[in-house]
Amino acid sequence: MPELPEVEAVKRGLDQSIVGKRVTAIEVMWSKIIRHDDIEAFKQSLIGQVCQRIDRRGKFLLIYFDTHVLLSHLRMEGKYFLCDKEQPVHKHTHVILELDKKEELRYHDVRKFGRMELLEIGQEFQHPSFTKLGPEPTPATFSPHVIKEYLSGRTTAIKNVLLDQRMVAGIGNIYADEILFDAYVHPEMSAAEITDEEIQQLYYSIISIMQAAIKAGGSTIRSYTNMFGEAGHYQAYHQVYGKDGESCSRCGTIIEKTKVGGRGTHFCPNCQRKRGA
DNA sequence: CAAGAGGCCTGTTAGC
DNA sequence: TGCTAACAGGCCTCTT
Repeated sequence: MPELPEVEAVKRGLDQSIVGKRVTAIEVMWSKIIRHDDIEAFKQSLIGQVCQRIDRRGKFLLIYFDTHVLLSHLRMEGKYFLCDKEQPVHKHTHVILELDKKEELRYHDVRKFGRMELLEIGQEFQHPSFTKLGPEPTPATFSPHVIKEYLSGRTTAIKNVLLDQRMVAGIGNIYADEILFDAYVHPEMSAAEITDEEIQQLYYSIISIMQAAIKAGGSTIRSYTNMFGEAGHYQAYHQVYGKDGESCSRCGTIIEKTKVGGRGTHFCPNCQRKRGA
């Protein structure tokens, strides 16, 4: 399930494989992937344009063409593949961009959750997806102060805060669990209870885990691979996600699984305690 | 405004 | 074995 590190790996794959190439035709097999009512108008706006560069913001990909930018969110299982035209089309391929009449960029998405939207360049950061998006989890853009401000007045579980893209962009369910374990914070702790020391630790854990995961090419759980069919490697470093029933690497206690905000949540009941427990 | 629930999807797994 | 139900979950929309 692509979170920021996996989307960054996809971005790098697109950098290498489609920049400089011209869209010569478009095929849309599942129209709900495209967030426009008029699919024909979408196609006509994009056909003929050359890909100039790829960017990423949070979990969004921004694929820049001459006059427009294609905003792409992979959600759970979206993937891009570059193929020769002759290769058979997989049943879960929903959008095809033909490139220079010989190759195809194919968007593949088993669960059809992913979305694409075409915007005029310059409009992208006025888009509702971006106006409320929090900073990237890097030292240049993010700080403990951002966390402190965001926690103020909130009572929801700290895990829900990490998943809230308005505070910081790019964290999904896997990395939220890994960050909370790294920071010794219980996922159900109320935002209002978090101390300044815990804010510092959460900040450090967010930065370091996201950077380490990017460096490892993301995590491969079930199905994620990058454009070249390569798996990420960060799952080898997972301490709690998918480890329920196994021993904690720090203290040996059995990792538990529960639900927080409707999402599967893994934690060490000894290392991550609720206050007073 | 905050926060929770429902919907979108289908392959995999659990349970009878 | 073969069926159904639960589960996986990011984001948007609606409701409270």
